[in-house]
Amino acid sequence: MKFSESLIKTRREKVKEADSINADLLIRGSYIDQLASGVYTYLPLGLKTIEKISSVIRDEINKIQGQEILMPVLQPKENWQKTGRWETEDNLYKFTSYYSKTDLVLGPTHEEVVVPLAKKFIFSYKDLPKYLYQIQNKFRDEKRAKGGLLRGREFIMKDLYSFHSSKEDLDDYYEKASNAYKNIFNKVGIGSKTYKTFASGGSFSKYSHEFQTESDSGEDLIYLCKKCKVAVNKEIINEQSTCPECGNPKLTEIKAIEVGNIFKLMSKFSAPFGLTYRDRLGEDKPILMGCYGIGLGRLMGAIVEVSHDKDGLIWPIEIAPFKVHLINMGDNREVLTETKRLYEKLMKKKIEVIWDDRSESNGVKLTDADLIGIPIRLIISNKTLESKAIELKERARDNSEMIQYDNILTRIKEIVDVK
RNA sequence: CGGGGUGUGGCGCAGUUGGCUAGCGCGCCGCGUUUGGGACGCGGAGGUCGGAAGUUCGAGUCUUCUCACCCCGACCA
Repeated sequence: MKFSESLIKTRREKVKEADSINADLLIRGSYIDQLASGVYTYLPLGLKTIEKISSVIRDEINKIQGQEILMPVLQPKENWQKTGRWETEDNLYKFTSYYSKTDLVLGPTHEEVVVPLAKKFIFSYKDLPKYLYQIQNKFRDEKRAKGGLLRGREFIMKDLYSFHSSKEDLDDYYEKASNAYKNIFNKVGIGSKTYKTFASGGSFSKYSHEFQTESDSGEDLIYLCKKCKVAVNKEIINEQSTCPECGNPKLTEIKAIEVGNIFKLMSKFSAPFGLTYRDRLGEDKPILMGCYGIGLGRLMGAIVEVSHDKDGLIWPIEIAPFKVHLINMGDNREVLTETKRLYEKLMKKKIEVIWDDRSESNGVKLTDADLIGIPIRLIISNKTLESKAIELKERARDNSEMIQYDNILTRIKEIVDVK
């Protein structure tokens, strides 16, 4: 991608509406644009990043046998009445069809869709277990949107629903999902600051678990056991005031962002819809369910909160919109020729590269590169031409290195693979 | 949903006690000079002041209503 052809216009000044680091940096870097309170457009850079995150999530969920589907955003009122949430949920976007006068909900979650769906496909113990997930926009009429991507009214979410014939099977899968979540958060670069956290489990199971990423912009207070790297949400700290793993009574209070949540639903949603299966003896038994959510935009925001410096974003290589940010310094013929040659070489090798081919001053290009936060910066200038080398600097490091032309691909691959 | 704040070219802002063609910086367009950390000169374009109603000889400045955004709380992936 050439910078000059992209939809990137960085901003110099702080964004007035931005109430958080992620909102400020993502807007200034042309990753997102705010349309309304808590409602954002993903621009090319932002969408690429979201797609990288999606891909990490898909890989891990597919590994635990998740099957991807795509359910409707429009959901009929009747299903929500059946579970009682038409009345109890206060952040549903409800509206009435102009023509048919039918009442509808913009989906904030999909139990009301996936359970009736499962009824059409799951009849027998032979059909179980099943794991269905989707990545889709959700809508919640939040009283107050805040924190940039951390709490929106429309947001992208991965929601996985599991269906089981027994509590043991559900328990087993719940652990698998928990491990998949750990892998996901490791891969997107926030593993070391993300803690499995015991949270309220509602009426059907004692606890649910959240994955909480330590950050001052977090809305949640959690109590962390530094030995086990496990935490307890403030909402249950009275009933669980020691580390659930080792009993350690010395927990540290930290602020955190909830990037994921896993929940044993048991028969909470299967019951109202009469979702059952026939067992070996010919008896009808309730199907037990789990649900497992990750907000992708929130995750992206959390990554920014964790990984940035005063100059801008610092993307972990796995989810960066590009691997390489190529800059020609100056635009004399030799520099341009050599930069173009390198650009094409990288493209040919399928290394995702953005070339800042603008005739901006060097200062502007360097500052923008820092802001946008691509992991590997390559520079070609008169200086580098003299030594027949390319300057390589990693966004996350302070020092740069000079790489001979023939070694550049190898060096890039080293950096990409190590991470 | 309660309390508070802010709306002025694309972005960030200034605009005295109401007063004449609404300013500034950045960005944008043209020409030229520049190029290792947000270059410079010259010349341009662009706003009717969130919206509506009102007070007044006169409103960006005052009043009322309204919309939007932001903050603080209570609730939540």
